[in-house]
Amino acid sequence: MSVASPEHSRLIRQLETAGPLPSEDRAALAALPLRIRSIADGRDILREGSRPVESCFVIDGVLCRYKLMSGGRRQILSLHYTGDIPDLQSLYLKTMDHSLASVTAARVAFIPHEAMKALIRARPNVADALSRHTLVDSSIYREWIASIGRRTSLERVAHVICECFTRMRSLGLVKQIDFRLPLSQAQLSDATGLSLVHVHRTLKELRRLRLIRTVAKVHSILDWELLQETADFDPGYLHLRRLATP
Amino acid sequence: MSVASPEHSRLIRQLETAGPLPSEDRAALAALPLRIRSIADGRDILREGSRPVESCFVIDGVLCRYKLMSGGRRQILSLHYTGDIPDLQSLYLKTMDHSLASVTAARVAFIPHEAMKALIRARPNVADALSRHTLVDSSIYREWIASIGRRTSLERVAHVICECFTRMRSLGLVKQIDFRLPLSQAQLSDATGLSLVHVHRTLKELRRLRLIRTVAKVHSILDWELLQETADFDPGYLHLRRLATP
DNA sequence: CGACAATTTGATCTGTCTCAACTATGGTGG
DNA sequence: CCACCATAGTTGAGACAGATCAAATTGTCG
Repeated sequence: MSVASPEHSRLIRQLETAGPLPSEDRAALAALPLRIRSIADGRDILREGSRPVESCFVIDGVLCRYKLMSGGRRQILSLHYTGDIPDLQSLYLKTMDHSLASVTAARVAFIPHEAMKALIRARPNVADALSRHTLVDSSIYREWIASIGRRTSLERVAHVICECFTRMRSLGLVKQIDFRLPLSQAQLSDATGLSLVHVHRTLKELRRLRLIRTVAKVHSILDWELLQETADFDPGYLHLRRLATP
Repeated sequence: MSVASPEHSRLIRQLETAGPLPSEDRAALAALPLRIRSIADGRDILREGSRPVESCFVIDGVLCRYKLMSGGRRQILSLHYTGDIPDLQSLYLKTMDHSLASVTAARVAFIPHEAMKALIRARPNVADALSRHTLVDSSIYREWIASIGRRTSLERVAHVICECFTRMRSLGLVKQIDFRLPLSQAQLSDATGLSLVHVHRTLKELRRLRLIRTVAKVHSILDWELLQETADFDPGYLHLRRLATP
């Protein structure tokens, strides 16, 4: 009986979102060779156009996918927390169509594509769990498209806060009391498709409405029910197994 | 040696985007039980909240995923053409977090989840091809997020036209001459996150710029190079094998 | 302390939305 | 066969959400 390292455990926990895996599958995951890297905040991990030979998952911290567009415009495409596998796609699509970067300081584990492929062939349950993970990722993309396409700035900013809080809480990373939004206003603007200035004003409005409170850049949620309502937030799209109540 | 039906062929062709499959895999696909349905335009196929027991793929016509939001707002999340498998996700995520509908009149083939699961377990190459397909789907979501988040209305509308044309052309469904955009202005507005009125004005502007021409609702592309430039369109994100030149 | 990054604020501008018609177009039933 | 109706497209006027520009303030870290 091998015991999984703390790093492997983050991955295993992620893949068990839909239900526990048999011990042989857990053992196979625990045996995965990892290259672990610590990364400062705001650093690129993979660039658009590159051709990675490893996949990675998040041990600690927050990552984001983003695209750089003509005229220096930038759009954040997704946020990734402990256990997420943000570039599984490089296994099947050789060239990166976007970049991957750290939002906060982070630790990331890299797994050679060969090892991932072998695992997928050998362990169908793990393959299923990876498929499920990819599909939840897609579901979050859909919600972001809807959010950016049709929600007002107030709803959009509130929605990102709700999503971030819900995901971090489901990982046991926050209590409601001390929730710290890991995004700067500039990052929030790139995630919501708004201008930096307008994000600031929107946060101010959320404060005025007594939905959030901000002390020294640490945002706390003052009224979780009303914040969700304001954001038009329904956590169904996250497909979380257990939705802990705060 | 069994010969695949025309319907099965659409699926097989899709899964061979990245390269041909061994004949045993093709045979397994050709043996898949299909329930085929003809659907008029603008009909719902699956609704948010439902729990499908089949997956489906497009034989002919165009489908879309969409979400209905508070206040009657609607956002189209993706478009699907011949060979696409728009609800593979229902295999792994029980409850639909969005709806699926026809954009044009369409024919759709339904495959029981059981048959899909058995196929994935039995045929690793097919499983890989399905994974790849799902990941291309994700890649398109990313481009839409970037488009809706950061592009101007002119770029956005032009971008949808470019994407639609490129995808239909790669399927051999159009020649440049007679390209007919399969979306009404209302659908275009739901896909781009713009208002109907503004989409109309944007199309007018594209016409004024001599990028497209519209005769009896049929849009032709007048200047493909300049249209792509205007749209900030780079087809890389579609991960198409062969990019036919018009 | 100095310097750089992040936040804050004010003023102004504009892209896009909303509202409210009107006009083709095509299909349907009397 | 035509009158009618629904659907899709067209147009104008005015309002407003959010962008842009410019500058000040605060925080942070070597």
